Amino acid sequence: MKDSASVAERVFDEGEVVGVLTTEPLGRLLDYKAPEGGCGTGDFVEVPLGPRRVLGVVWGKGEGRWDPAKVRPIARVLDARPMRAELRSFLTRAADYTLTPWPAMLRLATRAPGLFDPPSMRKVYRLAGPVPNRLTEARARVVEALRGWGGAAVTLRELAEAAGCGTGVVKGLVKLGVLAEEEAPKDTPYPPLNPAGLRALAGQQVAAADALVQATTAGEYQTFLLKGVTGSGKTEVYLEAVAECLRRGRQALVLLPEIALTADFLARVEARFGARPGEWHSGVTQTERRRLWKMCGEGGVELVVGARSALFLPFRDLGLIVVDEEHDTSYKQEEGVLYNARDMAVLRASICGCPVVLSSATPSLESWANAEAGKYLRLDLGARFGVAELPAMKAIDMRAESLAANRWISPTLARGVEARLERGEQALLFINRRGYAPVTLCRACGAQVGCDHCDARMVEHRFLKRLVCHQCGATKPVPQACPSCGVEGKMAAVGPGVERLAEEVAERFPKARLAVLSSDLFGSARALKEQIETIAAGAADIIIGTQIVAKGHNFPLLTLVGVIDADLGLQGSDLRAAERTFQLMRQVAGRAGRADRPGEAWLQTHQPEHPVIRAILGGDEEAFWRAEASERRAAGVPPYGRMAGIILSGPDVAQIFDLGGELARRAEPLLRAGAQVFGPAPAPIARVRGRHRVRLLVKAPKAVPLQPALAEWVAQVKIPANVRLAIDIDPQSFL
DNA sequence: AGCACGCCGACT
DNA sequence: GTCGGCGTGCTC
Repeated sequence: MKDSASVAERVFDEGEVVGVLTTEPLGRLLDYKAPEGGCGTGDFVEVPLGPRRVLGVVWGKGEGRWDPAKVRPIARVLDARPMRAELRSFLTRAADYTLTPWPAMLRLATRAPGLFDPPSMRKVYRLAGPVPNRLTEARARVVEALRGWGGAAVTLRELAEAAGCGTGVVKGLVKLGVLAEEEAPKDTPYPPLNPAGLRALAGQQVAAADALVQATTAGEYQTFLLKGVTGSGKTEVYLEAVAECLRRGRQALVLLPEIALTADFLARVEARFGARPGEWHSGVTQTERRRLWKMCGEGGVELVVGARSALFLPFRDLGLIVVDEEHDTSYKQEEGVLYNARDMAVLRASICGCPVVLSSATPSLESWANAEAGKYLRLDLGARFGVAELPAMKAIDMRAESLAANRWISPTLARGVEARLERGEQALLFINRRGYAPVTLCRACGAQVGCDHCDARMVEHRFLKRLVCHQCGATKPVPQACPSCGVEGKMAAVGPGVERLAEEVAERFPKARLAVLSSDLFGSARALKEQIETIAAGAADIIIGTQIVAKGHNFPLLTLVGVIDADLGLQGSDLRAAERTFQLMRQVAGRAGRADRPGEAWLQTHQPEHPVIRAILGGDEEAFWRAEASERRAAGVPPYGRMAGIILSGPDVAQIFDLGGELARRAEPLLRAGAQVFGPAPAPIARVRGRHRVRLLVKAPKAVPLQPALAEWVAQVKIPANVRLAIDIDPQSFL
């Protein structure tokens, strides 16, 4: 591993003025005097700010724009590896791209607790004395495991786990004097991974893996788009690149869209490399986060598997980034710092000088277009690995089906499910709506029940016996009398949700064992994961699921997927609706027949002639992408044009509309750059948590340097303290 | 973001 | 009289 510490960074002597980037929302570097003993660029420091002490990083020479008499000295240099130039450069470039203040970006990179604390200690074990020739089998395994660790000290639990024995065996060896027990800093290195051995790859997998391994060896920036249907072995392919990265002693990062995937994925990594990688997501404990953060900097972790924020870890020598399911919309952070982890991964890789692999069965149009344009190298995995082709797909034309009121399963689909039940196979019914019913309305006056704090409709959750706002999470009881006209007993649940579908299934197939997979029914990712495992093992006959079943779980007994409403998501004026529906349907369809049994996917639709439905059924993806691309090109929208959304939010509607109007009137800096402004208009959800929201949209040709123009434009208007202005570069939806 | 300062209403 | 509401401004 390259040692970054040996790369000379600028060192400042005591009293010299340095520029410090703090995590406080002051949008620029602050001047401080170097402390006693000096400091260097990248040092983590604690600095006085007003009456407080805050975290910062020495960014370089001071700007000298502050009254020298007022410049205070750095309080202390923290005991952590200095931030490397690569990460500093990534943070500032990411900040400038997303128009995020630098301090907010630094906060993302320092989200580990206890950076200020002295290292806490714990007991660790290492080989100490001579190893006797004769040892019990368990004791020999402990010694063997310890040798495999490469001399590092190990905790009791980890050692016992690695050796597959109880902790008593380890203690016994301490008594014998073979092992020594000692106090060591708590943040210990992660167990070493074993990259040796090549997995059996076949067909196109071999060529794809070769390309990735070669790029990893070369250690140069290159973006790959690894495309292959579900079950085509994308994971095996990129894990070979990870293996090569580890062999070269460099660190690898695999980003996953959400926690649900991690548990499943960690098991696969463990199977391939013999130990668990470092794990980074919202469910990881504070202690573990701190350990991982530190080990990233010290090289004590070889592979990190994590959610989007893992991108901001202080890797010592990052040699490969993988973005799995790169099309997933959860890579776009929609609150606070607005960034797209997929794009930022490409940026970080280009700064690190390492390859980045975007993996997907259904790539985003952006990535598809970048591959077409030759910016990304596309690697295709065609036929499924070890299994049959994609499931046979067909549309059920709902206009020709007769359905009773409040029934959503067509007779055709019901017959298909029946046939699976008779054969002892599984059927999955997919519906992309949580709760019982999406709308509660009064049959007397027609009023719908909305959220008191947002302009969103409330969704009935019978499981909770309440109405829930999916925007802000507020709940209230289902009203007996209409809140609008006061008539009693006329409130009606309208439309299907996953709970209501479960009710219908239970009535129709009373003997079938039913499992419902909806994200809000599980308290934790682990509970969800356990449920999925028992279902995959055959504990249910009919599975009802929302979005979460589209995330790559394997159900070997599953042979029929029924999509209850394939039209959802095709409607509306959201440009990405067609793309998202296409991806979702393909993925859900990909759930069927992953093992040796052929699967089928049936889509209930009112518009079987719609281009998206036809593209899904015909399996002609390239035709779909080309059609979608030409429409976007004609409209001058991403990825063939640039867009930014501006959201103003505040307690007073008139005030934020006035501000929006003022921005629209003073669009000169944007017009000069060649961009257009639309709005102000109420945001897609015009009120969230009691705050009104107004949206403006900026559209520009691809060549326009949008960020400087936006910055100049926004700076003209003074934003009052109670109003927030957020700029969303490359927004996901342009409603 | 915090945390001060500061200038007007309802209390002991 | 003064306790405390949160508007405005400052922090290297």
